[in-house]
Amino acid sequence: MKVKYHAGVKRSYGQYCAVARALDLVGERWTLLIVRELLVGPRRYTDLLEGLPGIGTNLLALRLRELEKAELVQRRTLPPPGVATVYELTELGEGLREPVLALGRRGGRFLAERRDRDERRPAWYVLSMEATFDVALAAGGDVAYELRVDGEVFHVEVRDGTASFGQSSRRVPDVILATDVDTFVLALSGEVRPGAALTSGDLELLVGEREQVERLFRMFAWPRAA
Amino acid sequence: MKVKYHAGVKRSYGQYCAVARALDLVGERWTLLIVRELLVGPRRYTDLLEGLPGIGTNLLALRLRELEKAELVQRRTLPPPGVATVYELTELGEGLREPVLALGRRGGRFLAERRDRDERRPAWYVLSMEATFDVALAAGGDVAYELRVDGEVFHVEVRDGTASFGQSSRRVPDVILATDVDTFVLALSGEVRPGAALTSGDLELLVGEREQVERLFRMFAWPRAA
DNA sequence: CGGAATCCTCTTCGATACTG
DNA sequence: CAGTATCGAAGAGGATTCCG
Repeated sequence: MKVKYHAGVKRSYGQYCAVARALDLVGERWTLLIVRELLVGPRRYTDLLEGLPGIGTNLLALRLRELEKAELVQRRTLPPPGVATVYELTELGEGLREPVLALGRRGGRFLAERRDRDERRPAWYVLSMEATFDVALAAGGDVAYELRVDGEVFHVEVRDGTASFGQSSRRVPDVILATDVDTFVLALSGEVRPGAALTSGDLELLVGEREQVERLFRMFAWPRAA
Repeated sequence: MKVKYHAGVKRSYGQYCAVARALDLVGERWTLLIVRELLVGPRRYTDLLEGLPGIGTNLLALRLRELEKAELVQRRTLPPPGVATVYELTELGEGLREPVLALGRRGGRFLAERRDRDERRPAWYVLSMEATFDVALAAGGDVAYELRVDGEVFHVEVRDGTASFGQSSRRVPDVILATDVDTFVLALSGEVRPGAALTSGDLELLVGEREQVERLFRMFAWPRAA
């Protein structure tokens, strides 16, 4: 006698193990990538669709419901003006930052293989900066950066040997940098030197010194494959 | 028209993002749990089946092939006596240790909810010890432990503020401890005090001092939920 | 236009049976 | 012991439609 799976009974590994339990919640297809998007900041439904090329709208809706039920994500209605519903991580969901960054640190080893069809989104590389931040190179600095990549704006503050990231910022930036996603990737991966990109115009320095830009890309450089 | 399962190009998220790339390789169902098993030590095919209750044998075989192709896992044929093929992590696969442990650290929050049907395996909790190791409590110590849990043997060496784990060891243990998986879990989670378990006989101290046992379970205690 | 629900097809999973 | 083969069930992907 087969028991029919009715909607709502979630599949589980059925193991009393912390790793398996975590994967029960976030191990399904797309789920950790949704979390990745939300680690950069709150997002509207259509922002998520945009940031997750290939996901079906039905699947996104389903995953968001599951994440809400697991209390990893909550939806919030922004007050007017600009009324909108956004999804954001709960405190519990924030706890996934370290695992996701750790996964990204390893995954970087596989980015050497470029594939032409691959999508790129500025936010992914801002998150990579968080993963590859090199504390040793940040010592003594105190700089607020504003990055404008393909029109999207991000703020990075390096201070007291720590880096903080966000899309809004109270602080007036010391450095404002504008570029496109291609140049951004090449500068982080070390394939293009920031100085050269500034000269060619691929990187535009609106506020600040060239030297601060070079320092930025040194602090957040992707580790070179061996 | 039916096509054998070679023809299918592997599904990919198609994103030039380190997290997505990592999930292309290890994001499918069961894959990270296979890695979890191998993080404790090399395993034979049937060991893996045993340690992954619920996996289908076809799926295990398929996943191992994928992991081999991705060069995260390799198979090795042990020399006689005891001829057998084992699977083990490559150096690249070893790189998944941090992400898996990080996931487990978070997943621990969800273990408060006990479910009766959940399987338990000693190795999972030895891996949890690696995830929850508290450096501050290990300072100054130099102790080699042998843990025998439901007949499986593990070695833990705490030295110079670091802990190393394995199933074989060159060093003669200072402490030998035997128990069953239930007691092991309860002692790690803090629900049973090691002293009480020693008294009741659930925990057997074959070599060493009671005080070393209490120290062990303090160093590797699961963080208490808030 | 944002935020989904529905329908349909295709792929993957899970369980069992079978083999060198 | 170490896997293949098979097949029904569940999940994913895509297009379309619906609602406020």
